[in-house]
Amino acid sequence: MAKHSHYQGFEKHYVAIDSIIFGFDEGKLKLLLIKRKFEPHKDNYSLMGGFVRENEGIDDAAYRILEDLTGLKTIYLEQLQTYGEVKRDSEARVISIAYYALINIADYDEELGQKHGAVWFPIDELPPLIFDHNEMVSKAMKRLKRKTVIEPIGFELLPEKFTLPQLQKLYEAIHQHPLDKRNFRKKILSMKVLSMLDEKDKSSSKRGAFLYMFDKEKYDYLISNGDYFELV
Amino acid sequence: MAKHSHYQGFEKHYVAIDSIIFGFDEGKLKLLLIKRKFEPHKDNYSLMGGFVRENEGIDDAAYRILEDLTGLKTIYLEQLQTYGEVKRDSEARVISIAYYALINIADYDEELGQKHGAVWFPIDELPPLIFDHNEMVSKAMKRLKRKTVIEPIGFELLPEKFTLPQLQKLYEAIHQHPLDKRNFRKKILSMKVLSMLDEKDKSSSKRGAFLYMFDKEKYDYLISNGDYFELV
DNA sequence: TGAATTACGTGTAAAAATAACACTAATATT
DNA sequence: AATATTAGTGTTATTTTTACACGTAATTCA
Repeated sequence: MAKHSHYQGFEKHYVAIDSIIFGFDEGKLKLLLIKRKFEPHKDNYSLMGGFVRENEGIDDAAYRILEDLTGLKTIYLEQLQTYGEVKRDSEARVISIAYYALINIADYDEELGQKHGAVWFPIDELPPLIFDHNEMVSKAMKRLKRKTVIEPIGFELLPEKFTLPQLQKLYEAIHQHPLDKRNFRKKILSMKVLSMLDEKDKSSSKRGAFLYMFDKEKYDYLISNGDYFELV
Repeated sequence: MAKHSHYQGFEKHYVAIDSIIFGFDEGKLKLLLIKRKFEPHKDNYSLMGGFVRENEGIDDAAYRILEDLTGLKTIYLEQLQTYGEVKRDSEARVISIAYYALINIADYDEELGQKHGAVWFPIDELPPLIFDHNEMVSKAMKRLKRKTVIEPIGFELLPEKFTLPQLQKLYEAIHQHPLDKRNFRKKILSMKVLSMLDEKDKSSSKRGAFLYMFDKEKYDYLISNGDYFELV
């Protein structure tokens, strides 16, 4: 029971985290889903989730749960929205805080994932998910689309070094429509947060494409100067 | 204790709602704050809040709490963000879901508010608030600014019938900088969601300004046609 | 070895959106 | 009748966005 009178008489609740985990592979935007090994809804797919513990902040809980599944400690992770309909979980009253994560599939711990029954699904071939998880996914997609328009985000889905054609394919996958090559380059380079390496990637063409890196310092500098990238 | 084995062993938490309540009055954007009548932080100001009950969805809880304070049942209310640092509340571990509301000050129940110690503060003259409430407010401001750029939102802060000069003052208060009258009118009218009445408001000029109403049907129609106002 | 293939990289012009800007109109007050 | 006050209106310049086509580099295959 609560030590403090002001809080007495109020009910407590299970609070869970559910994570929408985005990856990018084979030119497709993908989600990491879990095949449930227990009832209810055994063998159906769900988002990766877990409960918030007593001495754990909600962001910490989200990172912990993500690391359990992917082995990754440093990940782009952002809170999305909280879902709290009384009957949203058929078993008990659970309030769930949804987060979305962007990870580089190459860094993901395949073995660890398999232990949890994790499978990557292309975003346009998702199975039905339990509870309100499909709703969460669709909200996460909207958020990702919007953010990538205003902010140079999404590099987290690619390897550290990437080519502009790769980056363009990523943006096309996120927005689900093709972009003009020249306009895309112009715009992304005008943001001045990419630095070109004198190194080429030849895996997808004979000529090879120059590799770039996201320049976090420059980005932080521009942010701190205020005149850039306001958001949420 | 939980009836279902899958949930056992996990801790439950207090879950609260905190509301950032916006109003617009005397050409200024304002917030409704509460002077606390109990410890801790007695006599300091805070957002209006309350706990989520066992058989109550979180949106329902937010509406209930708002009605308690303002007497208003139909209000623009939207979830903002959940705050869950372990020590954010100095008394106990409380996870708080922040909502923001837009209300028409004229409809607000003054007497009910006073019973709760509620006071309107201009947004640029806020007192320090308890816990992380200032952070919540600043997030709500950013959200409101962004939303009003893309969506024709904010009419909830005005009376049902309003003039374009009034609406412009509201937008200027939200964005905290002046707007060009002609450009503002052009843009807002081009959205085609306002209908002009053949009635004038003469309270602020001799000539009088035409009254307009937000045309929800037209708005919903445009939304349903897809080609408008994508968001979040 | 040179011809063919394949994806990479580049500039300009048209169209659309945004920003800047100043006067007349209506009416109450004196 | 003159004055004072806020409402209402159009055009031009600037910026941003969109549309669009060909030469280049390097490999592979005759």
